[in-house]
Amino acid sequence: MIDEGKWQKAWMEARIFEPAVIPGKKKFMVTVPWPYTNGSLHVGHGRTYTTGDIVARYKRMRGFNVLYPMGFHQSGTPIHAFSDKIARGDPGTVETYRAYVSQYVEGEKINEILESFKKPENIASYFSKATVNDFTSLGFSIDWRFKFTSAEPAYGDFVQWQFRRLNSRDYIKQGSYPILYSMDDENAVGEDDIADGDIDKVSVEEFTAVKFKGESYSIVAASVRPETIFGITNLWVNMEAPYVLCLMDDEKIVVSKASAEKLRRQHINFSILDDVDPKSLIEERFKVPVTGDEIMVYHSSFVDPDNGTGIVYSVPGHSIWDYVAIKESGIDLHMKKVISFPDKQYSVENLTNARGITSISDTEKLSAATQDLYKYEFYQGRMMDNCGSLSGMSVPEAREKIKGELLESGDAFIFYETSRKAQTRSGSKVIVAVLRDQWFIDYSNPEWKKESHSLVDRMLFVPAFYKENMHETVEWIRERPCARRRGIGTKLPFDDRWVIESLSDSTIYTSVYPVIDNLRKIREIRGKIDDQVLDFIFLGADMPPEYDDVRSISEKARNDLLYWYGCDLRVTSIPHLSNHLVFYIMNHVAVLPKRFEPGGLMILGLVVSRGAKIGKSKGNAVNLLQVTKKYSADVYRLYVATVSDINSQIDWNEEDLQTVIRGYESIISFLERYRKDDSLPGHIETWFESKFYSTLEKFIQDMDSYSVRSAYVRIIFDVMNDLRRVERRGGSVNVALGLVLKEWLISLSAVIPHACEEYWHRYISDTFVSIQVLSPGKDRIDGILLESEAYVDSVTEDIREILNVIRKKPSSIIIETCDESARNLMKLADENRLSEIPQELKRYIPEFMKIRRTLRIMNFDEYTVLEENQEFFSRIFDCKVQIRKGMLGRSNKNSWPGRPAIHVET
RNA sequence: GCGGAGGUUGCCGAGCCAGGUUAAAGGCGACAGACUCAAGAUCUGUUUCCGUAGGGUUUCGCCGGUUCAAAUCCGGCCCUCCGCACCA
Repeated sequence: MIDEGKWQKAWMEARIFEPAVIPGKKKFMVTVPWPYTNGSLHVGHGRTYTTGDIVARYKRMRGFNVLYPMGFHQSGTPIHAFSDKIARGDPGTVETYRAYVSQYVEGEKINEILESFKKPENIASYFSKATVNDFTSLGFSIDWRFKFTSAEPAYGDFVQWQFRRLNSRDYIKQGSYPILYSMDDENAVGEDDIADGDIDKVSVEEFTAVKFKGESYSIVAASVRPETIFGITNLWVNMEAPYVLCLMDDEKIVVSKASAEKLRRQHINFSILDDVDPKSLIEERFKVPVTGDEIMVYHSSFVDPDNGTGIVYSVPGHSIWDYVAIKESGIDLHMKKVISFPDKQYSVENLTNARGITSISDTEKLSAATQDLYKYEFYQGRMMDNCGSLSGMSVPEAREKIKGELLESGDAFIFYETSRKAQTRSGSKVIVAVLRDQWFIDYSNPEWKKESHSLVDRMLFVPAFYKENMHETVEWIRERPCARRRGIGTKLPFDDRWVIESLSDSTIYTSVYPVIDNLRKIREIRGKIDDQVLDFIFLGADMPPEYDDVRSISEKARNDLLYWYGCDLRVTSIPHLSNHLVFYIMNHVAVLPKRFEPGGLMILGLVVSRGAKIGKSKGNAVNLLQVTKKYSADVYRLYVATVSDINSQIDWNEEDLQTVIRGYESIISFLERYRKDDSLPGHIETWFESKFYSTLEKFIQDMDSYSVRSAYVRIIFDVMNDLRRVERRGGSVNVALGLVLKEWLISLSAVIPHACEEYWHRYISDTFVSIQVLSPGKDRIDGILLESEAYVDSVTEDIREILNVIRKKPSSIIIETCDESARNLMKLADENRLSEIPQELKRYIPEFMKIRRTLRIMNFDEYTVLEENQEFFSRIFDCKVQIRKGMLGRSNKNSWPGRPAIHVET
């Protein structure tokens, strides 16, 4: 067992991962997303960080000056939310955190720490420290000198500077915006706050709320299908439910009481005046906008007062609910059809019959049928001639048009509803509220998009198809709310009631790594970091004389930044694509000069566990530190590197892990058994050397294009198989391994650094393998040697196949190589000079043509090679083996180039 | 629906961009053998079907096309997965 901790300590003490700025030396900066510090990490998280470390270590062995920095994300609301829950004593949360903490401490100490978690900043700082420990245990080659968090003041100054820059380019906007909102808490809610919010997502839906004018007030029905307004026959209310009269912008309207509570939070001038007796609604007539039809109101129990406005306008021609409700209550009404479509199966009548729907209580069937009908009409439907200005339009067109017209004329307003009924985890109802003064970053600016596209074109994407994907994302992105009313983070510089939202504050933070220590010093001297200083460091602007007290520090920062930044590779995962990564790209374009632009993105696939998405609630979140402790860091790293391609999903499971462990043990066993042996290498050892360097060449090619898996499968498993071949061929593994051991250890060290360090020190030298540079050794590849081994293989296979067919044990085998005349015949045939073949050989042409494609003239003497391997053949086939020079026509089997005749005697 | 990825031999998973050397890498599983008192581990071989001579045969979601030649190129269809926003 390798003492991994020993090497981690040794690396730390020797400070080998803390590179100096060396002007002229090519550098490589690799980053991964900084972890959010609300808990300990599971095996899923580890993939990205480990891959980042493998890249960092690989680039080091290729001679780059490598910077792999790390920080911690602390801003946002989840840490707050968890802290609140712990303070409230929420059993689930307390249990989760007890489990986290008990990995690091024992006994009474756990309770003490849990107690401290009632303050959010303690959670953040505790898990920042814990994660440093986890990462160290994984053998990551992180330069911890540049660690910082998104909540610290020096970084906050930078974020504010960044926002002022964005604002100066007019990319910051303010406006109204619908958000999910807790009624009891009177506060915005995120996915984490909603019960089952991670499993069943809640989104905001936009309804068109249409006003139907009556005598003294309007009645409001909200619909997602405003184009059906021409087919309205009546209105529905639920007599069991409470309705209220409200005042909205000096206009009296009636909606359900539940709905009024929502509207109150969506409109400024809105107040509830009085209760309304549903009976009075039924007695009155209302006017449909646009058509001017007078319609009646009826009762139906299917109307949900807590959905929409609690009033439904009825379009029986195109709505199954309405159709069934009318039939069931026996109301005598004329159905109006306003949308035509080709397949009559989709008429409400046929759908209702076909699905056996008889009553409005068949809610499941009704919902399913409704969904099918809406979808079908939306894509296939056209507005009929009775639809005024909408006539002849497709449904989507008509919908947009009528919605615009109704809003314009004041006959309708937008009403927001949640996509499903939802509650917060503490049980408060979740509705949609409209924030009036929400701050946005406006990513829709066409110039900005254009520059961003061009940056995307310049960047490297691994896998490549994500480049196309990123172009799409840049096109698609619009305004993004960038501030919230609560949470940890930096205050918005132009409105300090707002905290910058946690993804918006972390878009170009990677540029801060190289300078964070100097930013802290500047802040210490001046109390804050002014824009003039940041302009100097990040933009190269002149700095006024009043900043002379920090000039030399700022110059140092500027120099470090110029050397290290842009980030050559950022390793992340798929979920970041449509948020963090597009912000990362666009904010670089907007804020920083071109010389600091990012070089590339490596986007990893998801990690699932035992076939399911990893989730706390699913109980399949395997803790990363536990895995490291139970198996070893090297085993986990090997798992990440070899179990799956970077773009494919990894399924964490015990079976695959066992395979990886066996692979790891094989490597260790080869390295453990090794004893230095300087004997002169024989044929097979020389072959091995040649094969190794050819493998190493492919390894480098693969790694340079970030095909980590195939690179390491090669350099591990191919090399081990070749070593076994050396053994099988009677060669010396020690001699063979000795020829390549240095380069093998260096190349392996990116994935299993601890083991490599151990054997490097044992067999090679007391330097660190982790910072050695690889020597490819093209001159050590002997192509002919490789070819001749492959030839021996193919002869072996042929013999084996024959033996398989005859199913008898051979008493002797004779292998006959071809003669000059066979070679000659082949040469002439290859050059299309068949007619020049000597007369006496012509009778062999048919046989030759038949097997021609399996033949090849070798670059070596077949006889000599076979002769050298005579003993080997004899051993594996356990019989006498003779090598002879054959002659065309001498026996019933002919020898051809690359395909000696094989005679088996039993 | 929009955008992206994909459907390969018992399973997982390469190959497909640059068509032929592909019955199709590698791993797992299964079977046989070696080692062992035994089990495990390890090693060797087999793993579409047929075959007493290195051969033949049928296969890469479905249908069709291009080509001397297609898992690979083109068209259509069916199916699966991921993202679609204010959430880290």
